[in-house]
Amino acid sequence: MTDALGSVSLEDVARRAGVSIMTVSRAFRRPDALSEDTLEKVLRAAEALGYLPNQIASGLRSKRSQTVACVIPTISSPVYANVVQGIADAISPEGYSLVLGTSNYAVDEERRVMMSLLAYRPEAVVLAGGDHRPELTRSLARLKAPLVELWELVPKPLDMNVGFSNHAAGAAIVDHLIRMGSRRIAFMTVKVEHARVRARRATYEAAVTKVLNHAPIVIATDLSIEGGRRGLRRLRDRHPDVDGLFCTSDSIAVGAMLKAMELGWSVPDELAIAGFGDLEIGRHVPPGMTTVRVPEYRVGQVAGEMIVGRLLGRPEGARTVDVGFEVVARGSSARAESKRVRRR
Amino acid sequence: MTDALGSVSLEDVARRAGVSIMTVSRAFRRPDALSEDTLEKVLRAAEALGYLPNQIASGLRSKRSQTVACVIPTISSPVYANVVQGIADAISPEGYSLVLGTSNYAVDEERRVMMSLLAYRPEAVVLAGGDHRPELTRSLARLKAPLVELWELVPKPLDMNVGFSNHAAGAAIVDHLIRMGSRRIAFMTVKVEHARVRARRATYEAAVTKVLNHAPIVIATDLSIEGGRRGLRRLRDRHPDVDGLFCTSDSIAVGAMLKAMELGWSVPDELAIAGFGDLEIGRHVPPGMTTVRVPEYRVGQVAGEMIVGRLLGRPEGARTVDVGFEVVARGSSARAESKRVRRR
DNA sequence: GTGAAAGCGCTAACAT
DNA sequence: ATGTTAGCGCTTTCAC
Repeated sequence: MTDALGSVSLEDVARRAGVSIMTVSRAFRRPDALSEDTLEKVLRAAEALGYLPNQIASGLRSKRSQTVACVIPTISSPVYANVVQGIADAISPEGYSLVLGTSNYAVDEERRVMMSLLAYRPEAVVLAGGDHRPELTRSLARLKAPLVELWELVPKPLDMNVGFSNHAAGAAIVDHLIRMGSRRIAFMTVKVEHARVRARRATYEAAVTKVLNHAPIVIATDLSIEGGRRGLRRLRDRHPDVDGLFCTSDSIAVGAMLKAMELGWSVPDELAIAGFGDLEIGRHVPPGMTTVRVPEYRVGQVAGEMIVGRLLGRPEGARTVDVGFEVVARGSSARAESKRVRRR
Repeated sequence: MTDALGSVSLEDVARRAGVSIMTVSRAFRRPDALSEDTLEKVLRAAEALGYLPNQIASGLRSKRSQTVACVIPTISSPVYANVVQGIADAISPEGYSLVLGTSNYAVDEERRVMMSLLAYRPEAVVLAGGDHRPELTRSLARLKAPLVELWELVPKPLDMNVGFSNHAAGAAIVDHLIRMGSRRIAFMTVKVEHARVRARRATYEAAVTKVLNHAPIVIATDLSIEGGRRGLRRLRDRHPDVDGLFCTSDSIAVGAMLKAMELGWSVPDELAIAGFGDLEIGRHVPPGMTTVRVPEYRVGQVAGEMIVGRLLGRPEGARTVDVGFEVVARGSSARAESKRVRRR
């Protein structure tokens, strides 16, 4: 009978085609190893019965699950959404499917979720960042599957690593603001900082301390436009003397720009602003928002390619890939005479 | 040896604990069926060996893969990202994992991707919308797994259905614009319309034709802020006499509002604007954007609950759930004297 | 080019 | 409360 989809097995097809089940198995995996006649017979029978290969049985016997497990902080962020799309597009042509989990930026949750995905015996594993629970790291080390840590470049990768340097990006932005005339720069960040954000902040602190000779000015707020607005309000109240602002996310920066406009704090003449992430809206908030662009999709794509390369035994390239980033200079940080005049 | 993670089997644990493999199996699945002593022994042995259950073997034998397959148009849209999060959060407490695929809004791709996911024998299936390839529908029908079509309410669900009515939402917005004084309303949409958008458009066309007595005015553009700007430019050129605009997406609506401002087309006094989706930025574009809010996360959550309920054999509730929507009225459609004056 | 036998790691069904 | 037997659907290995 051919009632439930899953009930048609190789054996059913074999019987109908009048061949052994091995022949049917080969018909799907190495069709050129069969005579044309047999192949056609088998394919016809499979078609007629609505045969669908059972990857579970195949995976058990061959120990090849054809899956890649990936745990990211959240799917509700364009950043990771694009990264995931990149991975999926790179591995799916080779027949691999992506099994996804989210950690909500918590290393404990990351461990929990990844451990449960490991029960499906993925052939490769993808993680975000370089901050993981030691128990997880140990399990991952025992499993000899290819492993990619992505998004940021980490000091000591467990295996492969793709991303960009948050330190370099932070330094580039602060440097840009200084070159555009800022002499007192604040940093607006999220309340709970993860490793990525901490790196940008550390670089900011080092730069302002050493180059501009002023103590770091850090405002923590919520990761949203509204958060940016509230943050700017506080900045205006407490540090009306700053003339530059680096926000750790574009959402926050957009809110800051809108609020500055409302308060009559002129951007970029009195306050230069830069964000991070290149959301589309940044281009459209007058006078255009300066930001850092990271090739998100490319990060995922490279990760996928590295994995597939390793799995298919292709000669190995670099284990660490720096995809770089780009400072996109727009109106919000344009060189302003007034700032320089005030300071000198 | 305990080298590769996957190499530790029930048998290894059983040997070490001095029990049969069935006892080890039970220790994980029905711990209360064992004596405390045995349970402890087994758990200790498993811990020592770093045992990790093999869901592939378990799935093959028990025919329960503990996975739910889901194919959505794209992950790069906050809408589906939130929906997916809702599904995942609802099924994961019951031990189910989500296997995800994307169709890029193409029914052919949807079929291809879902077919390949079916090889993993998911216990339930989630699809977006009600528009699918007949071949897929047939395969899905043979498989007796619970199936949810989500996001929009469809006329003839294959099985279960969660979402909202695009017709009702479209009607509500047009009605709102009319009540706020608009008498000539245009519709701005994406170039390639899928079923959801077509429903909103059809409702718009019916409403303006019957209630306002004017021919539909439809502008197609790209799904982006920039697309909205270009669309509004065209609208201004070709139909300067409209006094209301319904955009099929918030991105587009934001672009339209910004461009209107630039052109000196006053919102809402001369032109009322409404979007769809309730992106955060809409709240912050002066004078605030009217939009439709759909409980995205809730859609996914309900879908997940329906699936889990069916899988666990819980008494069945409704097969179709309308989560509704909400017209969020903001400044962009506030009642404007000038419009009414001009028209009367 | 094709087939037979064995077994992947687990659980259902039946003992005891 | 615990063990034994059989077998899920496929692929590996070896034979012809």
